[in-house]
Amino acid sequence: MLENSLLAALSRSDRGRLIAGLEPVTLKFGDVLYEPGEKIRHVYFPRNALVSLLVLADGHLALEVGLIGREGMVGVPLVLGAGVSSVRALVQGGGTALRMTSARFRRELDHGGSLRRELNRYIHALMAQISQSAACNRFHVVERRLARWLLMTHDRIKSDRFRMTQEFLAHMLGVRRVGVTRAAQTLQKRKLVRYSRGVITVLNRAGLESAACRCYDVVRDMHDARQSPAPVRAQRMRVRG
Amino acid sequence: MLENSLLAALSRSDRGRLIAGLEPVTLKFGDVLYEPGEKIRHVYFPRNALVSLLVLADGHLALEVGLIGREGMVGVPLVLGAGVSSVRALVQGGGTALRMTSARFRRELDHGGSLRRELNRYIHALMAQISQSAACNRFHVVERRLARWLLMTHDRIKSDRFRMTQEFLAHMLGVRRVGVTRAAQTLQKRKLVRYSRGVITVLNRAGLESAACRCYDVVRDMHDARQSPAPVRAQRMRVRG
DNA sequence: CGCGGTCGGTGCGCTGACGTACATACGGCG
DNA sequence: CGCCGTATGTACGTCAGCGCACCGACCGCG
Repeated sequence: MLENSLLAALSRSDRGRLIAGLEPVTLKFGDVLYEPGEKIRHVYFPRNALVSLLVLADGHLALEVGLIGREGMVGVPLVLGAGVSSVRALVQGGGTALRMTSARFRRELDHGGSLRRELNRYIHALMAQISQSAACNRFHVVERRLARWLLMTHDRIKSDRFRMTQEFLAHMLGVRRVGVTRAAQTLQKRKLVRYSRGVITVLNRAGLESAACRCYDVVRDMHDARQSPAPVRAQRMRVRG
Repeated sequence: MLENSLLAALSRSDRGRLIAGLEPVTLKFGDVLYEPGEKIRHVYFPRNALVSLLVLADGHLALEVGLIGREGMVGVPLVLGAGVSSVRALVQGGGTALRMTSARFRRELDHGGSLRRELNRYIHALMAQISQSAACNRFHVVERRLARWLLMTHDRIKSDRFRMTQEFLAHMLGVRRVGVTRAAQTLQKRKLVRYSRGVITVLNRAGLESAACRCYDVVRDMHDARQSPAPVRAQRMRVRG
């Protein structure tokens, strides 16, 4: 149950009530949980599953703006009183999650308590993540963005290996597949990762961190800060490289 | 008082209580309301003022992710239980606003009622705006993005004329000043705008709309939908050319 | 009225990414 | 084992935007 850190952060009693309405499900690679403009049927608390939020553009282009794993929840619009998603939610790493129907979730929210408080803090971190991604996509070259993406995924998955074709990655990063090929080659030559036919292995985590832009640190620090209510230092939004 | 549409949407009694704690202030072009990582002292409800949310990158680069005028509020993190902004809030169009101290605002939020509900819906629209901006900055050429930005500003200001140098615009769009020069020239040649030494005049609003990317429509529709609780159509997130 | 600062315009070489098309490599299935 | 589909690699011309440097135009102030 508590692999999900949002659930883990709830008070005992709030968590108990919430869990009563949660149903375990298996999410498969490629499943679409939400489509822009469509009604949200369930909210999801990923355990080891991984979900991408994608903005669709010009009919065929896509860009990932959010990445959600065990640290978060899929279905933020419901918390904000909207019944509809403005982005596509795509399962990017298969695994398990806990889900609840929208109707019940709304009722749980109305009980107040720690649920709403924790979710709000999570939304704040998610907004910072989306904002940072916007700048990152504008200013940083594909190779660094790829490294950042691999790190973020690695953080949210148990294993060093995960399934991920370059074609798929191209959609996440909003570039051509060939662009991913180039960037991935460089990372592989530097022995930071190994990949073959849709499986990527992280070989050198520290090296990958230095290959990524500082956006990675910014977003990670945000989520860390959420979990431990220590005061945040000033000037965290630097974005080098 | 009610030039601000968030305030206008509150119930009579909620609005009355809130207004008792609001203080009118004049915001000047170039004022910085929040700096990343710094504590938020006040929240602001713009009347005719205009505020940009900027992500800072690599020390000297900046990118606008949000634009807030009479339709919104500056200080969203407080609503989400965070005391710190993750972006810079910069006054981009001078004017008046109503403000409240953070401490008092938190207390007002605890009263529940229509305030929290309206703010949540606004945050949802703002998140969609930020997400859309991310894709827009990734995929669309400067000229269309400039047109979009001018339209969004025009929507939030009474007048067809506003103060705005190309240097400043370059920071908003995250490009070089020269890039703005080029794009602005094209728009001027097409008689859509006129500009000179820091003053821009919108000449042909409809023409400007066709010069902008469809991200403009997407974001406008989001905010429209918030104000009137009509059901939102599917497939709004298209982003053409 | 002339000086200085701000604002806008031009030129040039460079590069990261694009679109497209085609070429290899791997692996599972019959 | 050989075939086929999926995944990855290579090639080539094009282009938007970059960094840099400098020019010109306008405005206000002394």
